[in-house]
Amino acid sequence: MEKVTIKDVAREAGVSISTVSNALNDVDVLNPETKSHVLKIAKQLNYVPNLNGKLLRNGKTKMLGFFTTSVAGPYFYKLVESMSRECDRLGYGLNVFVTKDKQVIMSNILGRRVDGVIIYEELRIDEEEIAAMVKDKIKAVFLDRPLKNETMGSVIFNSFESAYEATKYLISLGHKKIAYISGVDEMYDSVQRKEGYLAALRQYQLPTNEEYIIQGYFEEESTYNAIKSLVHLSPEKMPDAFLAGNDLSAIGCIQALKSNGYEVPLDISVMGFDDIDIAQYFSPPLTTVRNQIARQGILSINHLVRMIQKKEQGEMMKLPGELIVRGSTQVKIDRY
Amino acid sequence: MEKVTIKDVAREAGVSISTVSNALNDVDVLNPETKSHVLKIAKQLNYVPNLNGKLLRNGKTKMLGFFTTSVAGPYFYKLVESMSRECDRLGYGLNVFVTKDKQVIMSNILGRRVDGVIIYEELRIDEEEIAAMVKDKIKAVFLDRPLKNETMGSVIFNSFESAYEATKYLISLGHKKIAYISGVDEMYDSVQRKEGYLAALRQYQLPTNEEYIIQGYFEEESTYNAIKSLVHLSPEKMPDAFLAGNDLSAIGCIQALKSNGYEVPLDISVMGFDDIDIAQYFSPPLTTVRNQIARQGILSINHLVRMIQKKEQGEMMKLPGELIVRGSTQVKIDRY
DNA sequence: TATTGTAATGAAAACGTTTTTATGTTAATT
DNA sequence: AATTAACATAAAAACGTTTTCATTACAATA
Repeated sequence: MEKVTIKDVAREAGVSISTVSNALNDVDVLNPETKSHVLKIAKQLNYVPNLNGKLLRNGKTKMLGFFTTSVAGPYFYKLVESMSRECDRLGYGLNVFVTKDKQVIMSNILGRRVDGVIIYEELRIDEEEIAAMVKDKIKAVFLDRPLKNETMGSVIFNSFESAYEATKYLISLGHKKIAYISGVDEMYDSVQRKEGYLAALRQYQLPTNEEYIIQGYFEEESTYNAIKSLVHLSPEKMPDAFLAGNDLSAIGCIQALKSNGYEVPLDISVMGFDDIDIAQYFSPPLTTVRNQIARQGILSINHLVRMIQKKEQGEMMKLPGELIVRGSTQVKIDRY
Repeated sequence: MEKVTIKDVAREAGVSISTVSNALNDVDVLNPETKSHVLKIAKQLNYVPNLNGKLLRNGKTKMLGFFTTSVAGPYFYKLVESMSRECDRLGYGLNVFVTKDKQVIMSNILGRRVDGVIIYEELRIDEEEIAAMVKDKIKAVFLDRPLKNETMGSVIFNSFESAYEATKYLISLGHKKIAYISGVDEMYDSVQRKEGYLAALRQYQLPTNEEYIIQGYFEEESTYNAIKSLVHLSPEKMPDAFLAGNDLSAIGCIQALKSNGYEVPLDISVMGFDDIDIAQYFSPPLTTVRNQIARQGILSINHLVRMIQKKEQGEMMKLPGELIVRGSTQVKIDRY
């Protein structure tokens, strides 16, 4: 019972290979009796078509590739899960490649192992490579990187707007000295958030202050250290609110403040970004902006499949954030 | 520049297809000059071999499949990440299938889309199916399900021992009325943990009490409700320590206790299982048992690849847990 | 010089499908 | 009765590789 092929089924059923193929693929040119007979035999022999043969023949793999530098962390598992489910629903398989090696991507794409790809921003495919991919008509959707052309689209978060709204919220609480804890300057999202923050300050005629833009690198520890070195400011210069580039940063910030005798949110409000699982359990529970990660996953797969099947053009989609108010922010109290 | 095949390279280089193939695959029967010429042309044309052709020909896909019901939660992302990296290192791709449909698995395995599979316990492949897979010489590694035969191995956690040690630790703190919050009775891990707990009680001649085994279903909310209905016990019957089947259960338990005026760990110690990310941020930070998830991922891939390449037999590997002491447990204080 | 050996390359088969085209029956039309 | 239509099935080509086997050219040997 090594491996049973379509040939075996044909022989056993006493028909030709093409008849078996037609029976299995529901091409209705067959006598119903023949068809059901073939199907019965196929089941009897436990026949399962060899995908490589199938795919070689019709050039499609029914596989999508997801290329990313990591799948660690709450962002990714929500993303992977939603993409995976959507693939399932649409009859595709999802191939997850965790790699920093762009070569891997290219050989997989060009080797036709996948029909299309989702690429996470951090891989930083450069313009030249993108042009080459377009020329080869490779279908791709980029996450967290704005892009749109013949064969490629993107699904990104409206980080500018989200940061703008978050800052506006802090201002509405009465805060005036609002600091921003920045992420990684090479990442689109990070930059957008900073811009949104600055725009809100300008809008409400609050001064923007270089000292109030702190490098936190999206990490708890870096932020902790950065805030620690800030804490020596004289009280009147100390920010009364922090907008962190992500939740981990917010956590690091709060811990640094706590360890220096500040109470959050009593003395200082702190906001995060992302609404990771930890956010609601942290003490105080984090006020944050939630991104629709699952939606990003679903939309990206959907868009990719539409490009593949319906030859649609690439589009750029922006998803709005959602303000989640919890316990790490409160109305500004003047303690004089 | 549609798709360039080996034929195009051959034509362009003025040699035969087989020569191109030999050049590309480093079969050294060729005149070095021919070889380098062919290689140059191939690069020039941007040739990338079509994997389907390749794989159809030699029957291997260099792909492993991971089949699971979910990738959500901290357990899975650690697992997927470690597996993915290990695959990368060994020159395999990892195909993640999130599905409850066993049919999907079978057709992918039997359709030779993957060379071997990692299967997460929850899919509950039954004995009969396993026998069929063995007969077809399908290489598989099961996670969290003990198994070992010709072509299949498993990597599991030593949950019995872990629970035994955890319980022993609670006993060492002076607790005598220790309750266990059980998970899902159909899962191997869950059962093992309960058995370990019971074994420790017996070992130290503490009574085992049916009332002290609570159904928490590995969920925060279920546990919360279960504990709520327990809380009416008279003080002398109330447990002085809880061992929860996982961290989420521990969190639900603590929240239920808190909301009824108990202080953790002052009045009651609570332990979890798994050491999820939230554990260290929760208040109080959770004492728990950490499983070596990444190690499980790496070992499983390794074992699978060895079975595929070296025709090794299946093995069963057990990974020990690690006690992480934090703030949700303390020495028993008698308040009389 | 005629034979054999060696090195390099090419031709063709095979992997397992799907699909196009051909073939053979039987029924319907003239 | 002779042609055509319709239907059912079979044969063969194609997808892009790798690999086995055959061919060629030339050098080495007898």
